[in-house]
Amino acid sequence: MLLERTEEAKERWTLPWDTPKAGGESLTDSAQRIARTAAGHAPRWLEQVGAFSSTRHPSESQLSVAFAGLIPGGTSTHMGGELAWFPAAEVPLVAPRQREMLEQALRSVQSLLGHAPIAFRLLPVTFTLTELQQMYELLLGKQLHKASFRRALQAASLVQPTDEWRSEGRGRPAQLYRYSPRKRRSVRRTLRFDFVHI
Amino acid sequence: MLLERTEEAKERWTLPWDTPKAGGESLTDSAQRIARTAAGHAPRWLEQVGAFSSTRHPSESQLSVAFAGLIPGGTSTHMGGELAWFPAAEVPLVAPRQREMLEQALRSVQSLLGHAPIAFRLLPVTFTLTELQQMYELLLGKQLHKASFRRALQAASLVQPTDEWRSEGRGRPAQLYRYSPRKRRSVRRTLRFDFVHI
DNA sequence: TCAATAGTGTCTGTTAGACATTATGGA
DNA sequence: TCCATAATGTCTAACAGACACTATTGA
Repeated sequence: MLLERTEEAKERWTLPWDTPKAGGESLTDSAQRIARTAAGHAPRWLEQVGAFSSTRHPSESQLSVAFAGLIPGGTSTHMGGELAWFPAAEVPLVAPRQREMLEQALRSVQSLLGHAPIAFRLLPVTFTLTELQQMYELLLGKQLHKASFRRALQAASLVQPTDEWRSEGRGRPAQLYRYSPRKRRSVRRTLRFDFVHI
Repeated sequence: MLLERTEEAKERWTLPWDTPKAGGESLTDSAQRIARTAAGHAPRWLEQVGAFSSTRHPSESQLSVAFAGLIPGGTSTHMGGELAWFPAAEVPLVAPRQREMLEQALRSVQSLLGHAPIAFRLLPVTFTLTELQQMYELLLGKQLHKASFRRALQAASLVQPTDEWRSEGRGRPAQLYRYSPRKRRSVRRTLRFDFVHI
């Protein structure tokens, strides 16, 4: 997660933020601009997380609209002392409202991951199935079962093999695939009762 | 869905809306107040849908934060000519941004339905399993399989039978149940690839 | 040959949907 | 008695996870 040092106390961090430009800049355009400025690149995926307000407002603004933007690893630019990437599990102390935004952003991305080609946007055009699985594991924060992952991928007809292979050090080379969805959404069975009791 | 007639053209409809009160009223508090005013009762469930902005702004405001509030059927108050409930499938023409809010509100409620006791909040303390299933079907807009519904409910340990039965016209009386969750969330298996291709 | 990784086949337990059957009241 | 609805048992297909096995490369 990309944070920047606060102006006041250099030991505290905040989310990159800004107010919309005058002249009716849309929320999405603002978020695009903020992401490009902070990360040095346009995000490969951008989605709104929600609007946040509370009595305590760290900046002078009453209302914050949070966006989650995703950028492939290794795309990092210079990263002066002002900006730094943190693993989701090691985010330093930020204001409570921002902490909430970060948590909800992660949940939002994770719940969309099964319904939108987020992971594919973060990979090169061709990739190995192991790379794809590792991307899902990184975003979900948990290990996945290899055979099940590939079976589900197969059933969804999301990727097509190319005729290229890639040798990665020791073992057998992996075939390269490209994102090439074929089927429309299958019949979604199942109503789950999977409650967080409130 | 609860709409009210516009001031200008009495044939057009809008979502009930307002701006937050001065003095730092939170978004949720504003939404509560708007819902109570429009529907005559506090909503049994209220959740934020998201923030919406676009170049075209029907009112003078640049930014709208939409909330979905749920109220049991038959709770309707007087309903003068200013306000009216519409089935989700028969919502009249509203401004494009509001149409988007309504659609996203419905999707938001439906996707939360499996993870939060929304349906139970809309039912009396005791209810029959058929009533519960019909509530789910109403909110999801589709029929559910009776045996599977009950099996899943059983597995989730969400309801407890009471010693009361209710005779509803012709057939065998139905046992009454109450919401009384026991288990915490089970192991969620499965990563689905269920894409809307973008 | 060995180590390491890719890729696949098989088995098993779980579950969703279809279908049928029993249970129990009112007309 | 007949009909309508509740409630449940059984069967089957789909599927997830575990495990093992084969395949193919570099060291």
